[in-house]
Amino acid sequence: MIHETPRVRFAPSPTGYLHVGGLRTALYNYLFAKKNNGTFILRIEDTDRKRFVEGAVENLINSLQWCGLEFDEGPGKEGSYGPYIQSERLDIYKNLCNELVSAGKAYYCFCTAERLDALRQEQEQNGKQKMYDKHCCNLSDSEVQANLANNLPYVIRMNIAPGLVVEFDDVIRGHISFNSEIIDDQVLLKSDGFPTYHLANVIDDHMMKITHVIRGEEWLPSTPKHVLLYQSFGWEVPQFAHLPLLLNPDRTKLSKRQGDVAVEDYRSKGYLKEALVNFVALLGWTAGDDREFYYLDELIEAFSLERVNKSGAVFDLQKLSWLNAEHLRKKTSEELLPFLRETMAEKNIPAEKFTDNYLTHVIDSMRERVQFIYEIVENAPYFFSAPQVFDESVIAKRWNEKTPELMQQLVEEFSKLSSNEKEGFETALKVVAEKYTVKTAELIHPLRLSLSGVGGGPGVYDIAMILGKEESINRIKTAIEKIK
RNA sequence: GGCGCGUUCGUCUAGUGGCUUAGGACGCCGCCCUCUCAAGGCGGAGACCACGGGUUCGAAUCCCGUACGCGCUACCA
Repeated sequence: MIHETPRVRFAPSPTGYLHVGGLRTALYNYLFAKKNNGTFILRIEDTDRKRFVEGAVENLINSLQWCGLEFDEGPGKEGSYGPYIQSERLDIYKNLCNELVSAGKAYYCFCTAERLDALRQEQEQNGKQKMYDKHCCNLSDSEVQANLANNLPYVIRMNIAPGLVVEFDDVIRGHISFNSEIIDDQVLLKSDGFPTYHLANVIDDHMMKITHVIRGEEWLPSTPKHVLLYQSFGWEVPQFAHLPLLLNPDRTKLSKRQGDVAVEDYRSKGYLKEALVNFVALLGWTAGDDREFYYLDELIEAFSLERVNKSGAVFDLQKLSWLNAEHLRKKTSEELLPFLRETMAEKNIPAEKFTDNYLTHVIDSMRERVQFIYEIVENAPYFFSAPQVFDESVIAKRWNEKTPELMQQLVEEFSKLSSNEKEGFETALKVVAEKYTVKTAELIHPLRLSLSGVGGGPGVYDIAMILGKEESINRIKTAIEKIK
């Protein structure tokens, strides 16, 4: 068993979208599987009918695939251990649970919600541990049969023996032990016939031959129940690895209230999947060196569970943005083009007016100056339409009484150009500078202002080249008229 | 309340008993480069390694306690 290839699973409940914390759990499972020639399985834990959300599974799978995390087995990709949706496995849970009852490891419980509430209230008042009192565990066979015959609603509970010490080794946290005294007789099968998470996850992990259970830290306290369950069934206990939590800036568990948590939110805000995956991988894991930039295949190569941290990590948007910029710069303008077109459409910029060639040049000139593609449209609107206003502070600083004449001369020189070569604009400008014995800066800044309306941005010759001779000349003329 | 897990710059982290006057990255500040804005380069501020006891010649690193934080404590997952 030690040398068999690992089988791991990402087992979300379909609540409607993929949470970034879920993404990280999925990613670590994926990385671990791929690193070790293992199998990555997607299993849907939809045993809570009250939480059913239409389209949630499709959504989850879409987000996962967008991130590049392809699963080997799962819904729509049946392997030998399906179905992979728990609501389709109800008989399995019920049968196995009955075996537990027969073996005395579990029992029928007919307690009403009212009795349970009263019990908890009483225990709370007396300052005692809130636990089920095994009331129904003491029912005789005939009593149970009679209740069943009368169709009384029931659940099946785990029968946990007191005085045990439950121990296991967590790959990330080491040896952990619990006293069974404080482990409740957990409900295994609900009155609606559905299993609880605890039952379903143990049965499925065993039947799907899961070797490593890699999941969030919130499961750590219920792990002893799972260990006991494996033992009751007589099954081998898998390896556990409990991941640290992702946190809000105030160090509470990452939540909707304090920002975006869905992968699709980040996608629609213009983050590249490469950046999101890279960033999330680094929240709680490092290879141990100083490297921060990774592609997915490089993460696979470098990953190991043993190097996962124990403590929670704050989700830092600033660093995510930086990584986004890093990944942006590594992409070719051709790869970035669809993203630009997409944001142009969102901002109602007529696509047909701009050729791919034109936009590719725009991207080349702006890529070093933005963290997101949409910032090209926001920070350099002058590539999409002529400036309507000219920055007053730049006028004050760069535009003086002799500027109009100089600009007029530039128009003359530009007119002589036979192509839109960048060098042509540069030499033309230098001709004017020499003729009037002024520094090129005295032409460059007013020229930039004329072309863009602002004081910053790509090199002026680049802007002129991209806009072209005609458009540049028109803009200079307009500026001469408008700027007083 | 009980149980469990955690605690190194604001944030992500390196560090597994001497190499550490605690290293890197994001962010912040300054300088350089420069037609501007970025990018890039260089430098700076920023952590008495939660606190208190041990163990040891020597501890961020091992042990114990305390504090704080978080998680769990459902017929939710």
